[in-house]
Amino acid sequence: MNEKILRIRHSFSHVLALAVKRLYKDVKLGIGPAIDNGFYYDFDFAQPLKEEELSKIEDEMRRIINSEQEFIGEEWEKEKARKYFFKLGEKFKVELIDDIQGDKVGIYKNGEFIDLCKGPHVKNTSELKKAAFKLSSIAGAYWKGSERNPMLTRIYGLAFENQKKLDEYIKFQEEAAKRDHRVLAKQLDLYSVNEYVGPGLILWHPNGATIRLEIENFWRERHLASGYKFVYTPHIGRDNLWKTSGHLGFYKDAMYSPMKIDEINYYIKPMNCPFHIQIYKSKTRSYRDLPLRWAELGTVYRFEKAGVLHGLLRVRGFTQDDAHIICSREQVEEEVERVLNFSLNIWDVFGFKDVKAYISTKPRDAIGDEELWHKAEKSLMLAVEKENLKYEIDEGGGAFYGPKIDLKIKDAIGREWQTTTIQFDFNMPERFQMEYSGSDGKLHRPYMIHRALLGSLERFFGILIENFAGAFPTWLSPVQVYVLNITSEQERYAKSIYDKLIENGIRTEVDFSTEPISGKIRAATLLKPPYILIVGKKEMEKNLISIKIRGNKNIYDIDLNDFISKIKEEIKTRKLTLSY
RNA sequence: GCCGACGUAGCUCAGCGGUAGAGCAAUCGCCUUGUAAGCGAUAGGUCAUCGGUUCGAAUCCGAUCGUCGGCUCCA
Repeated sequence: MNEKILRIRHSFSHVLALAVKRLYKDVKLGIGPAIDNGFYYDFDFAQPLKEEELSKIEDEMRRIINSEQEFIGEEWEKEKARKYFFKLGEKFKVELIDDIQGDKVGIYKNGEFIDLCKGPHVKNTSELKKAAFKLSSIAGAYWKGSERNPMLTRIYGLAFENQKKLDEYIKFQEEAAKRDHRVLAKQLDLYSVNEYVGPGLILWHPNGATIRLEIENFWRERHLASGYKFVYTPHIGRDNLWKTSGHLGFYKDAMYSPMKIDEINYYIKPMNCPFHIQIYKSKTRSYRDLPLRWAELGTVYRFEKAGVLHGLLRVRGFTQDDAHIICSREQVEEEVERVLNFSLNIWDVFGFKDVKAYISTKPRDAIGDEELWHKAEKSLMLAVEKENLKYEIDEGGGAFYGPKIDLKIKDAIGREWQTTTIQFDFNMPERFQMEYSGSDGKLHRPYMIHRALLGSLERFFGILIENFAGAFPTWLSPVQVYVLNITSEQERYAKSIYDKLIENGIRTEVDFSTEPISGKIRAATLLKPPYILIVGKKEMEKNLISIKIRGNKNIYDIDLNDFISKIKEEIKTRKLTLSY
């Protein structure tokens, strides 16, 4: 965000605060910063605010802007500011002042409104006249972002330099809404969630399952080629396992209630790690066995709070493309580098070229000694640099049990998604006393790296739907070819084409209905298959086909065998673009 | 979990105190068609659930469940 728009947005938030102050006498103020698409301000209302009241507030904001108020920045003695806001009963402002270091605080005035603020602002509200804004929504937001604090009412506004930019933004949002995986899932019959089954639990319909199967096949193929081995583990485990792993201590809130069998509590797994570790511990391991790379499409269940569920992106039951790499100290760097490289190769196949890394380092309340962390962090940095990835470092942002790399990928319309995570775990090897005999004849504790590349199949599927806007590359398309006959005279011919495609392993549907061809094309097109084959009298006489290619290009008089060999090649090589 | 909005046919939505509606989809006819919607008919609903107010509730009120936009959290 550049300085100019920052000033504009931040000034809007003060105008909003003043408008609300004028309209609601006993309201108290939280904070009101500029954000990526505009601004917000947090309020403590005596009465709940209704959405329909926003237009009234907008009107008042326009009046304020048109009255050409000057923004005046001042520095006050902290004590003076404290007294001023205390007298007004602005308890949140007082709290902020108390948090500020030093003995001076920034103050901005516009009209009768005085706010604690560092700025920057425009010089005069008249500068906001040519800018465009719109109050967009009301939301609850915890004071200082903590669940333990009271919830304030946040009013969000969109704000841009001019109307054109605001319109562009709104248009972009509409474009994004069209790609919404929850909407496309209905249209393309991909998956559903169902009140009977339960919120956050995904039913994969045949079309969605087809895509998942293709992803899984690809995933397995690549893992085998990268030196991984596969394991399968149960869905539930006894309480002692989760006690040792520590999950019953720090993760219990996210776990489903136990079921009692023979007086022992069994828990549904929220993670796969403890099971993989038990496989490791099933025999004595030698340094010669390392590194071990064990992967599993492990289905886990986590009790996510009701308010956070979101389509495929946040669910309660999901399948992680999980793997654990267990290696020696000497192998750490190479293993991290391998995982990162492997991950980037996978993203490439799905067409995600713009990848950014985020490295999180040791937090204050970490376990594991300094040397362990240092070695791990260094290996993460080296790997990222070797791959020439753009990266940011989140200092102290790691989990208590180890540092990590997260990858974010950019989709077709520029949105970022968090996917791959590569995490060191110093906790589990310790808790489960994992060991191997080294060449020195002594027992050593291995390093354990936990990683998920796609994240979860559910979330990844959601990202894929939005990225391709439902128009999947051929290898992933649930229906790769739609065959349409123009009149019933070509029914047998169309059937013979359908049969041949099916024999060749191409996912094909055929529509024999006697609707006009334009109607059949429309119906088929809505399902977004890469290819629609159309056969009428002319094609049948010549024993050829016509093809309508997704994106609306038509080609005529094609030999079916040529088409089949081309599409098979396209599928086999997992091409992202269509062959014609 | 918290704040706000919303739940009417498979889907998209109208109706908002006085006997449940439309379009699409489905089914059955007719039509035999040349690149994004041919015509007609039929069927489909305890208006999320439970309770209250009322002579009368899809409509007003309350609770519960679910969905959506945020907050917190997160693969």
